[in-house]
Amino acid sequence: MALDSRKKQVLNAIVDDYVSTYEPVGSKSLIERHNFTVSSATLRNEMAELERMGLIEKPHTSAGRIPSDKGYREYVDSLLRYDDLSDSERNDIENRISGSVNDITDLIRTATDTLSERTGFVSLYMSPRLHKSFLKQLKMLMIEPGKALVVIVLSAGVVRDKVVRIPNFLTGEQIMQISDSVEQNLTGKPLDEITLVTVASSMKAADIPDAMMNQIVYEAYTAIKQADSLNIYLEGENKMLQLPDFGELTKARNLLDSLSNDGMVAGYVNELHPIDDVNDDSFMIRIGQEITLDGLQDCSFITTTYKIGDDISGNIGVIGPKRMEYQKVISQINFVRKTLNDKIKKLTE
Amino acid sequence: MALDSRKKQVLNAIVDDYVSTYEPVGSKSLIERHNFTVSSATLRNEMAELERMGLIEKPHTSAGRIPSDKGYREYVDSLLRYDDLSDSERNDIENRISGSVNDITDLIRTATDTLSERTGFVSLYMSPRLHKSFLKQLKMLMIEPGKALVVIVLSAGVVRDKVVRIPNFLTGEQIMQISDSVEQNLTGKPLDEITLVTVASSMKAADIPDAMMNQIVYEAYTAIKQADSLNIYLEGENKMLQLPDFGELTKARNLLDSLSNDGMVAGYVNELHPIDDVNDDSFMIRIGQEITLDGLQDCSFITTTYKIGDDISGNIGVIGPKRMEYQKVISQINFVRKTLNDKIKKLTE
DNA sequence: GGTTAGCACTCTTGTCGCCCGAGTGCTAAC
DNA sequence: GTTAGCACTCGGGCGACAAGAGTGCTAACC
Repeated sequence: MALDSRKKQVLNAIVDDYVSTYEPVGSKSLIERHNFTVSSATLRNEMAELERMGLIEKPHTSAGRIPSDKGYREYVDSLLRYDDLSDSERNDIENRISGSVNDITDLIRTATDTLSERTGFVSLYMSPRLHKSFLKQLKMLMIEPGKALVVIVLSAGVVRDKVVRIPNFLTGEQIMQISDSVEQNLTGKPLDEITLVTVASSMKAADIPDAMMNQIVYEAYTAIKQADSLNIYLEGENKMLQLPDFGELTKARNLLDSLSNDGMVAGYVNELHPIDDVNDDSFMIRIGQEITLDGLQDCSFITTTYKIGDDISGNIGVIGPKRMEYQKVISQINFVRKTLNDKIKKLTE
Repeated sequence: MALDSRKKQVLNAIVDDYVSTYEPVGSKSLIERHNFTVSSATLRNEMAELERMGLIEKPHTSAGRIPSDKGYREYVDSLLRYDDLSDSERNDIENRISGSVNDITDLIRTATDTLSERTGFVSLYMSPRLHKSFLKQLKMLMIEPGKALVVIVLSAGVVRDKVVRIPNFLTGEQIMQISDSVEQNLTGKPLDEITLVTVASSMKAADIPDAMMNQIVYEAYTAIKQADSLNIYLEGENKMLQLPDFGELTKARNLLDSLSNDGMVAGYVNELHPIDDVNDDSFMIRIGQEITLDGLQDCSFITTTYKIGDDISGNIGVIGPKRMEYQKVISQINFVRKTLNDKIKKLTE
């Protein structure tokens, strides 16, 4: 299992060549492209060994080798992750993200778009996990008889709203009154401590029949909970069609079909980042068969975490072909994450 | 130019066959599939004539004929548009759309999704053109110093909001005061009569320095105007990859690239429906080269109008391959539109 | 004059055989 | 342990060939 340094070198060279040429790499071309001090025959022996170890494989008998998923894994694990970007790259990213300054969601989306643009792959963000954020304001506005708008302002400046149904006979006055009492009692509470019961008890002030009250409680509750629902945003799906990796129509279809199932992808990314630790800045990398999500076995997931304040985090990352320049992509994500965190900090203080 | 009835019959038969088989249709197979009372040789003569008229063409010398764009056009124009759907189809559509009952936007989106699902093509809706709708409510909520949420309720129950920047020192009280005065003065006004000037004059009540005031006026104004911006929603892009029409990768790419340019498509659809007549229930059909939108020349656009109340309308429709069952698709759109209009009516009264 | 049978012609599609080149594994020598 | 050499394998490209579908045209028919 332990790779001696030459095997490592050979593996890395194979991955590098394959990534840049998309052609199985043979012993001879390996010699030509890299300064190996040994002959192609020796490399052939090494390659046979690497194949026996399951790190590379042949598409057919008389072809060169391509990395297996395990090979990519070995390669990726041996990377120095945080390659420096050039100044111009940094500037580009920073300028791009600085462009949108209003809303925190805009900011995250812009960062994600930047990522897709710069890598040429699909990028994604997960909406921030807000269960630890606390309620700052809650207003209910009467829109018309039977309908109200619930506006929720959370810590860190996240704003959500929802149109809800209310009993027909309620007046704007009464709604305001209810809304005020809820706000007064729930402000400062983290979302995950807000339950149907706490909402109900926060409302008991008004003099409205119980049955009606229950409806309002329920609507307000769902409006609040909806603010914490998990959303994913994907950008750049079409770009993947430009890649030779998805040059076969069936593969392209497969990929786009799988990606169009937002919910599944969101669930998977969520699983990848289970620990709710805002300061965890590790990268999650899943390659090919490692991905337990139907139809994306020709891809790699690379995701990491952004944060809002001290309690709230979400994820951002890239879905690309297995055959990607991992070092570069990781560096990009890393710098985008850093820039994004900075901008969020500036925006929320 | 005038087609005698047999030529018409031949053309229709060719289109029908080509649509269902995606193969150039020859004189012999035409005889086999349809009850022509003449021989294949006669049909060959007719077909030669149709080709001379530019209605059909040959991919190459020894192949059958396929309809040209002009041929499709002739075919479509001769259709009895509103084919009845089967009861089960109607029920399916109605149930699907009845499922979403809360928000008017949800309703329209569901109708659009239904359209894509049932046709297997891309469906779209344009957000309602709201310039004739009038302001029912406008509230500004202080979120934190320097930031407010503008909530706008329009006639027909459309709700929009936007986070805006405000001068830092303004208090919640002052914001409320401003918001109330604006609301009082602008309520009942159609959006297209609201200008920077009317907003400004509606606000003069409060005692705030002019320079500050200008900022608020501007922000409120853009929030209002943004409510009227033209949006498009596309659904089912990936489904197009299942069609043989886009079986070549370059075509598939082209299509998806073009469709991903939302703004262009929105602009085009908007051009197709220039007259702001809510009761106009005509269909706009654009086929192949008729489409003046880069990269969609293998497609057909079929769009029509839905309405909200007496003044507000938007568009809904389908983008599919030229080679589609026009009669069926048009019928589907027609019934979806009808169902949607009904549901909207119920929701808004 | 419109219609039809017949026929020569065209062009695509699929298949088969062939060769070339790149790459491999193995052996024997260094 | 390394290397040169060699026989072997396999995919891709190319041309030849046959089959099949369709056409246009001509000459005969009603």
